[in-house]
This record gives sequence, structure tokens and C-alpha cells, in this order.
Amino acid sequence: MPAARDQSAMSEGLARFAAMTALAGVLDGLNTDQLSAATHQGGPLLILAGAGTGKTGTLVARAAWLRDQEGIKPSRILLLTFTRRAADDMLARAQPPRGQDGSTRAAERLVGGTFHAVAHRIIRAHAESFALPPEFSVIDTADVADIMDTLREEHGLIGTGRRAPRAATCADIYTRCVSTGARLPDVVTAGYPWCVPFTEQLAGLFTGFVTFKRQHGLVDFDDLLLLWRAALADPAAGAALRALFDAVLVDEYQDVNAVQADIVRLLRPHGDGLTCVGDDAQAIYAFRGADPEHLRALSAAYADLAVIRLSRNYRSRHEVLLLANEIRPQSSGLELMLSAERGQGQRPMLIRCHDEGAQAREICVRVLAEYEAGVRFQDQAVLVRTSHHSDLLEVELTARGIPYVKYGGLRFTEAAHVKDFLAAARLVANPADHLAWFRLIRLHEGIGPVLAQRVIDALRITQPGPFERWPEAALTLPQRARPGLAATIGRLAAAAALASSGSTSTADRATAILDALRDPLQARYADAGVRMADLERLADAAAASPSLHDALVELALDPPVSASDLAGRPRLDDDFLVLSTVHSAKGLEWPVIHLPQLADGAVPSDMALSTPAGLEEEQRLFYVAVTRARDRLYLYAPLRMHHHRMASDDRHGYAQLTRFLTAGALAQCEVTQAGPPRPALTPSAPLAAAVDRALHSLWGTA
DNA sequence: GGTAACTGGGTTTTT
DNA sequence: CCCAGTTACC
Repeated sequence: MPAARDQSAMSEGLARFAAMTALAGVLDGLNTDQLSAATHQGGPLLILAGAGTGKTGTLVARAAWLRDQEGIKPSRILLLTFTRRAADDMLARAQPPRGQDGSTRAAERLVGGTFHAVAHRIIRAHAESFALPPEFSVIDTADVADIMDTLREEHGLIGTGRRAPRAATCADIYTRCVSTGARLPDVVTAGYPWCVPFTEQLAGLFTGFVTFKRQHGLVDFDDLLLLWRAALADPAAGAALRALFDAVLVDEYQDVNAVQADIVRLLRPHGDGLTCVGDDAQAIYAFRGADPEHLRALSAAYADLAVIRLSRNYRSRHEVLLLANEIRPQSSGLELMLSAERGQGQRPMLIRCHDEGAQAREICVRVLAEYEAGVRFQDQAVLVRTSHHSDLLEVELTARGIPYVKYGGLRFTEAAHVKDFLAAARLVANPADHLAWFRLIRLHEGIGPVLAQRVIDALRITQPGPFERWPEAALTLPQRARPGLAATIGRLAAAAALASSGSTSTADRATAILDALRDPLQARYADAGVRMADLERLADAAAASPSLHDALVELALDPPVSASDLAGRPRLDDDFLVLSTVHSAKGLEWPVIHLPQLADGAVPSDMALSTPAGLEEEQRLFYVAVTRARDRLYLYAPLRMHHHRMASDDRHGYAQLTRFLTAGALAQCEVTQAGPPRPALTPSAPLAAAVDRALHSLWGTA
């Protein structure tokens, strides 16, 4: 993170001290505000860090300061983030120089990771105290939806005649309740009004879901946080866990949900040693229970809270920031205006396009113009509100041969064959994982939900037992389904035996699982070859972990975006335009940013139009998008949009320019029209009818 | 009884 | 494009 030199602000003594120690590197180059944040002494601290203001560098410097100046052992400093990328980045920069043997002793290493990863580490180390089996499985959102799907019928949420909430919606409602601590009826009424008639069924479903998880040794993302919080709130266990750390640093505090806010509070009940970094104007995760109110409430929670603002922006040109400041939602007491350290540039350009097709063509034209001027594709990004906003653009990019990569949207671990592999690996690690068995058994030809359930019953998997018994269970099946499944189960038993022997490497276990899957995958997928190749890479990646369990947890908490992620970056020199959702672009920057679909209904999303809270979130999303740009910002607004349905025969509604571009904001933009409008031909006769008449005359029927 | 193959309606954002 | 509901097939 670039940070300006600001020697004048450094006291002479401080400068001398810094120069003498390892701190010199991290403190050197901090500006006044960054320095006072990094060296803050005493009570709790909130660093209100605007976009591009050097927040990461400041947090790293603070960790170093706590270590070198306050004398806190690094292993007693906890750094909490929301993405693993952020955690890895900061931990790497915060480590002291390595010793001569190249190693860093455990005591010298900061403790850090995402909330979920740290929670998992604690729970895993004390599984028995949490009354969990030692090999519990961590399940992701898709798994939760799958379980809800299997339980939906018995709770009256299927075949109701009315549109009942789907499995994924049920899972959304569940996690919303848990992560905000709100009651089910309130959540349904406020966020899912069409599901109100099913409130009672949902309550039953959720009760069943919790029971199911406990019975099968499953822990979901919410559970990780709930269990950590429960341990911290426990009089005996809480004291022990609190005593592990003297300092807690939390990144992106505006994105905490109620449970995470509680965890932070329980870790530092008196606020000493607590540093929170965040910006409530960049809170964009309300849909998963986050609420910037938790950041705003910090000053009420801690009477001695110090607030330091970072407003000197090292990322964007002056003109970009003029627009950013104009659209930034200010909250009272936490106002912040960004000032440019990188000097003047160009005004953001708003291009009004005839329709979405014209918008796609216009983006390509501008991307290519930048490219011709020397800006590589990878230094440009198109940021969209929802991933389908780039559909038309992708067609146009492909047609013109512009290479691109897309972030956000479907993840690698959501591909069917990857889920198959993960299921196999999970049931080998945790044979009570009913869900994994269910998926794997149904993978075989001729076996649906009913037969699969019968096999599971025959396996009696909830009791730990000899794996050799498994193949016998397959013999109770109807003839047509028997041979393939029996073979797979035999191989899985072998893999499970291997795993429990404890003497083999993770790599061998992964290979054994892959062997069990080869035949069924071959039979199921036409492109089995490609899919097997994917899985080999997955197995290779898993082999780097100390255990299969750890590998699975890592994959759940930090799923690779694509298969190529697993193999590192094979083609570094290739140049791709970046397409990303705004959510996935958080924390990133590009020299050139293109923002399409700036029309009401798209930005802000029509899903959010009905509530003030939804609209506020959309505005923050827009703010985040704008502040990704370093040098140039292109805004695109289509004048007509397909999905704006009006009358049945008029599928092209007139689109309103996004309400976020107010008069004040527009004044900061250069406004142009996309190309010359298409001239109207205004033929004197209906042309199709004329052609038809001509055709009919050919066979004499006219 | 149970599974696969077909067809029509709806689609945010993700640790 | 994914999912639910239907029909056709074993």
C-alpha cells in the first residue's frame, strides 16, 4: 500500500526509535494519521479508514508496534479478517524478518485468519469440549441447502400447491436469523414477505435441521461462530480463551454480523488491546447478516474509544474522488471525505447508451481504446452488480476476441464432480456424514433417493464399525443397481481403512478416494476425462495439507474460484480483461474501471428498491465500485432495458438513470451519448408484408 | 414402486 | 441456466 512520507509529523524521538528497530521498515512512510493509529496507546481504537487510504499498511504497522514497542508476544496478537486473502497478505507483511535458518518460531508468529478459520482452529483443538466428534465435517452453504432439501418434504414445504420457499431460500432465512439474532417471524416478514404463510413450517424445518446436523457430526459456517461465541461466554472456558491474547485487531469491522460483534466484545470486554478497522460506508454484506450499526455502536460500547480517520487517498485521481465524495453516504459522527494524494486526472465519463446491446459495444470500444493507449486488459475491470449483468457483454467480448476472466458467480467447488469428490472425502473422514453418502450413492445409475436411503440404512453408518461390512450392504439392492455401487463402496471401505490406519500420507488417501470415484464418474459424465483431470489437481492440492480433514475445511472456507486456481497461475503472461461483481472486487483496485447498467432496477437492484435499508446498501455498493478506480472511470447507462416489463407487447421499458447519480454527482462527470443514434428508416410500406406478397406470387397464390 | 427424461418458469450479492 | 412438476419407462 503506498503511503506518503511525512517526516514532519514524526517526533524526533520516535523517528530515532523507529530507525533503530525492525519497526523502521513498517513505520517509515506512514502519514500523520496512519502513524498515530499505528502507535496509539491505551484503550480501544477505531480506525475509520476510507477506501484506498493505506489501511492494510497501517494495521500491519500497528501489529509490529504492539510487538516491538509494547512488548506483546506475536503469538498473543490475534488478527481477524473476512477473507483468507486479506489474512495471508497481512500476516506475511507483519512477520519479523526471518532468522538465519529461514524459520519463524511459533512464538514469533502472529495468530490470524478469517473469523471462521480461527473459530474452526479452536473448536477442532477442543472438539470434545464442544461435544463434537473429533472428525466433524464442516459444511458449506450448498450443503446446508441440500440438507434443507431432504428435510423439506416432512415439514410440509413441498407439493403445497402454493409457491413454497425453495431449499436455498430456506437456508438464506435460517442463516439470516442466526447471524442477526433476529426471530424467525420478524426475518420472514421483513425480508421474505411471500414466505409468511410458511413461517410455522420453516420453524419446524429449522428445528429438524439442527437435530440433523448434530446427529451426523456436521458443523456449518454459522455454527463455527456460534460455538466460538458460546465458549467465550462460558464463565470457565471464556476466561481461558480470553487469556490467550493480549491484543485483537479486526479488519473490515463494518462487515461483522451480530455473532462476530459479540465474539469481539467477549474477546476484549474492556476494550484494552482492541483495534477495529473499517468504514461503514463500505458495508455491503447485509445479505449475510452484517450490519454497519455494529461499527457505529462501538463508541457506545466503549466509553474510551479513540477514533482516528484515514482520509488521505493514495489510490485514485482527484476527479474520481470528487465523484466518490459526492455519492458517499455519510453517517453522523463518522463523516469522512477522501482527499487525493495522486494528483489530477480525468473526470469520470458517463456514457448514455441506446440499449444494453449498445452498452456492450460501447464498453468494448472503450476497453480497446485504453488497450491501444497502452493499458493492458488486466489493468481494466468491468464491475457489475449481479453476475448476469455481464451476459451480453461476454457475447460481445467473445465476438471481438477480447480475452476475459470472470470472478464471482459460480465457484469451482459448486461443480457437480467436485461436490462428488468432496462428498467421498468427507464420508471417509466422517462415516456418519449421511449427506455425503446420500450424494455418492445416488451418483450411480438407476439409484434415486429411495434406494439410496435404503442403502444408507443397511450400512448403519451412524455406528462406527468395520469398513469391511459396507460392501455387504450393497448386496441388499435390486439386481440392476448392484454391481457398480458394490464396487464403489468396496473401494471407499478401502480408502476409509487406509485413513483410519493413520500410517499413510494425505496424498495416498486422496488417491484412494479418487480411485473409488473413477468408474461412477465415467458412467455419469460425458466429459469425464476433463473432470477427472480437475479432481487430480484437487487431490494434489489436498495432499499439501497435514490431514484430509484440514484440506476439506480449507476448501469449504476458502473455495478456489476456478480449477486453474489450484494449479497456481500457469499463464502469468496472458492478459485478460477482468469481469467481476462489485462484491468480489472489494479491496481491489484497477487503473481503469468500467461500470455498466447504471439504471434503477439494476443499480440499485430491483430486489432492494422496497426497503430504505436495502437502498442504503446499494448506495454503499456503488461507492465501493467507484472507489476501485485509480486513473479513469467509465460509467454506462442504458436508456432502454429488456427486463423492464411494462405492457405485454412492450418489452423495452425506458430506464431511469440510477438515482445515485444525483445532480451533484452528475456535475462531476463528463456526459456523452454512445455513438450516433441509429437513423430511423421509416419505410413507406410495411416491408415484411411486401416480401410475403412477392413470395406468394412465386407460387401463384397471391 | 421407483428412476430418468422432458418441459416450462424464475434468476443478487458470499465467508 | 437451475429447479420443480409431469410423464414415460423399468
